[in-house]
Order: sequence, then C-alpha cells, then structure tokens
Amino acid sequence: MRDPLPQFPGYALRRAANAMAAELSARLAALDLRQSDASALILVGANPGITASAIGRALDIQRANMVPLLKRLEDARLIERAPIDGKSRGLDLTEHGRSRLAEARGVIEAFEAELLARVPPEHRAHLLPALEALWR
Amino acid sequence: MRDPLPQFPGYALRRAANAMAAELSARLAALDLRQSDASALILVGANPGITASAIGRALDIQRANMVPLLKRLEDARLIERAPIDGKSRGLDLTEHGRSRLAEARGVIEAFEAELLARVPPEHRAHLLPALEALWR
DNA sequence: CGGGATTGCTATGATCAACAACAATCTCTA
DNA sequence: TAGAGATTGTTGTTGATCATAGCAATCCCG
Repeated sequence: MRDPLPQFPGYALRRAANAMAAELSARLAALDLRQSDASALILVGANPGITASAIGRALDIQRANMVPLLKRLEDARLIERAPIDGKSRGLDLTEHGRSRLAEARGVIEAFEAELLARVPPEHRAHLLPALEALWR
Repeated sequence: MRDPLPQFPGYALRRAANAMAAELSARLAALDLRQSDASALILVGANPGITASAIGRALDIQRANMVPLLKRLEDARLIERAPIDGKSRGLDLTEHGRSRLAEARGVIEAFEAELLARVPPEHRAHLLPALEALWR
C-alpha cells in the first residue's frame, strides 16, 4: 500500500506524540494518575502555594477545566487547598501527595529515558531543541 | 514560577504536537476538512479502490470510527464507494474529491514547510528521523 | 473609591476515540 | 467441500478532553 503520510514531519509528530502519550498514560494508570494529574502534581510540588489559575496558565488548561482535575487530586488526598486571600486558594501537596509524586517522578523519568533511548544516538540531542522551537 | 516540565522530551513532544495540530486544523478548516479527513483523502488518492479497514489500519483508526469519517467524505461528494465483493467496498475519489485533495495538498505542504522553517537549521534534518523512531 | 481585571466555579455542548457486540461474508484447512 | 475462524462494515455506548458562556466574590490600581 502506498502511504505518503509518514514523510510529513507534522504527521510523524502527531503519531509519535500519540504513541508516547498512550505509553505514558498506561504507566501512570498504575498510580491512578492521568498525565494532566501528574503534570499538576509536579507543578504543585515545585511551587508550594501555587493557585489553580497559575497551573492552568502553565499547562494551557482553561480555568474551568482545572476544577474537575483538582477535585480529583483533592478527593484522592494528594493535595489540599488553603485560603491565600479572600478569593484565591493556594495548593499544597499532602504527605500522601508527596510520596505519590515521588513515585510518579520515577515512572516519568524511566519513561523519558526509554523514549530517548529509542531515538538513534546521532539524532538524540536534537530532539528536545527541535520540539521546543515548535511551541515556545 | 518554577516549571520543570519543559525539560522533558515527552512533554515537549505533546506540546509541540498540540500546537502544530491546532495550526493545521485551522488551515484545513478553510477547506471544510479535518486532519483525519485529509489523511484519508490522501490515502484514497494514492490507493484507488482501497477499503475502509485498510485506511483504518494505516491511520490507526478503529474500524468503527471510520464510519462517521467516511460518511462525512461521502456526504461531501469527495469519495464514492463501489462494491468489491459481497462485503467489501472500494473507495475512490470523485472528480470533486480530486480537486479538493489538490487544494489540501497545497495547504499541507505549505504548513509542513513552515513547520520545518521554525526549527533551527542545525536540528532540522534530525526531526523526522527522530520522530519516526518513536512510533515506527 | 470605583471600574476593570482576576479568581474560582457551574453548567453545557462538541469532539474524539475506545469498546463491545453483531450479522454478513470471505478464506483457509482438514 | 464443509466448516472453523478471520474479516468487514456497522450500531450503540462510554469516557476523556476541551471550549464557551455566565456568575459572584474579591482584588488591584489609578
């Protein structure tokens, strides 16, 4: 079958991203986390007291869609919210959240290492800079 | 704000793919096509008489999800189906479909060129091979 | 002090893909 | 050649993701 699509970088980008997303999601599912959950956890861990909107801005998730995400994390006792001022609430990891984040980090770092390992050595160092040029 | 995420190739991959997908979708919308529509059109154009399942396999779209896609293309008079045997039906471009495909090709090739142009020259040649290693 | 921006939230709808099930048909093998 | 198993196209359902609009409370700056 003739398939001209794989020669398009844009197509390869989509397929690669899908493949990697599926792989990472499967691994995070073992920790009861989705990718967006894990991203949010990492941001809270790195920025104690951060607000929901700030996370949304960093991850390009609309404010409205942060609600179910944070509710999930709060219901799982991974984060807690403390009032900053009258309207904002700062997010922090619970003890449970800290250990879950450590597990997630392990999964993610192993995943990233395997991802890079799949790229032939001569191309490896170029991947991250090339990708960053596309969305930064 | 500390944001450790962009240093992960997997994260950069997801963000880059999202950004490029949004851009391409916007351009294809001018032709009343979605990305999957355009991909399917290209495959039918390159393989006259191809079956729905074969397209699904090539694009990693489940048979069930090909139904609305092909119905869309057929309703728009871009493709037509002719019985091959008792159960399979071969797909072909209509005249209208051929000219729409030519327009889509123009849009896509311009898009791909701009995508590559955004990548610094020293990384450019490495992008496609690196991406292919991730899903092939 | 007051207008405009920000924050968190509700509610809703669109899109997209995964899954299970099914009937009809094909294909290969014993 | 008969039957088992695979394939095709389809329906229907579900779940995840994302956009949009609107609202009340609060903040911030001129």
